[in-house]
Amino acid sequence: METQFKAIKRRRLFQDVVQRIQDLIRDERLKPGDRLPAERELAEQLQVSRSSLREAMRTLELQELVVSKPGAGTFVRAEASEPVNDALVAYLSEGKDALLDVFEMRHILEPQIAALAAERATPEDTQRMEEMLAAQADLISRGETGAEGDTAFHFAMAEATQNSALVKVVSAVADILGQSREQPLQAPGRPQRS
Amino acid sequence: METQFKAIKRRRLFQDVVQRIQDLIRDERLKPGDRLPAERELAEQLQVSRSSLREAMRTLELQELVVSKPGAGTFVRAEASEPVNDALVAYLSEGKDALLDVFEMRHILEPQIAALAAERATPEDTQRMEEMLAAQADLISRGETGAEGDTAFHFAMAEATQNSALVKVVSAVADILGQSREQPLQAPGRPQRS
DNA sequence: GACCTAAAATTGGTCTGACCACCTGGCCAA
DNA sequence: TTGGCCAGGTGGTCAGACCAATTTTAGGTC
Repeated sequence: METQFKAIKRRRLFQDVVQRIQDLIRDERLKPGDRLPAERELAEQLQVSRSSLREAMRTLELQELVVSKPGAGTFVRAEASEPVNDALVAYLSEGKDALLDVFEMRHILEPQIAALAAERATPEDTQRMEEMLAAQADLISRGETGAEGDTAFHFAMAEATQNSALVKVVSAVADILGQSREQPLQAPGRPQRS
Repeated sequence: METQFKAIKRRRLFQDVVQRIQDLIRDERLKPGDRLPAERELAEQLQVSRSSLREAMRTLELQELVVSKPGAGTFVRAEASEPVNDALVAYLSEGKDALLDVFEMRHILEPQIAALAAERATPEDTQRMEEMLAAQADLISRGETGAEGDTAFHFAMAEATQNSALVKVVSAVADILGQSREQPLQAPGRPQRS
């Protein structure tokens, strides 16, 4: 009765394999289009059975990280950094009033992000944002909507917070709103604010 | 000669199995909490090998439709939450300090969501949240961490805002933080706050 | 009968080895 | 050069086995 029951981490083997390969892809040691070693070979390299390796492959395939082709091999999918973002975008976009909701979420995040950014921004961040604002003002004075610049500015602010989660969400929000801008006309008079 | 000579659809066995079980769950012939037949039995019923069945199970599990427990069985999951949520969770979880960043994001969202929720909550929402708080306080007074309740409360608040985007993000954040809680021990003294 | 404990049965997790269908590339004959 | 053929590699599937966790059952005690 010494060790506290230890936080039993019920981890299945294939999950480790998934992690391992995910990391390889994320670290770009495996690039899009690359062919993975054959299942038999990879299984031996990782010291697991082919069964476990295949269950891992199903997972990776469902995550759209790889694709298996009978007789040919398993390949890293042709998309690296932003694919998941697409999923996020799609996810946040679905449903009724999604666009309004996303807009509202941005509205909620905006001031908080600004506060965090002000606190953490490096001099470079600050300068970059100031430049963007200036360019922005210039554009708007000429009658442009300044939508792209606005989006970029928000993104820059998010980056200045040095919070990866915020960057991801803001990036998705920006995509969604940017996308929507290309469709319907925007009511005039909205620029000039942020 | 532009005929597309058919786009051959290569269908793997386990995909049929996935489809089959998905349908059963969708048609409510399998309800949340139900236990699926044992793998060996189900494999025979469907006339496939256990390997194929298990690859199907991994897929269903990744879609959060079922959950397998060693020695016990495989069960239909309650609330077939959006599969895409998984992608969001994975996306927000990746990277260095992701956990801290996610935690911080929640911290940022929290007050704003509370404000919005207070503004829009229906009487039912309010009552539900009050009940949760009471139950929560009760638990904490007994020495529980109250982590699950806390998460549930945040989720309820997000729902009260009637903003689908916020619900999705909060849900993902809750998943990530909840997941992380299962790993390391939590330092005592942290409950009692929110 | 209620209750506790230990053996037995059940179940998911993993491994091994095999066979099939398909794709690729090289060889060879027309 | 062209087309067909064949061997080797690869993913897809199968069958059977063992392990570890869990549930169920059977005894035995009070």
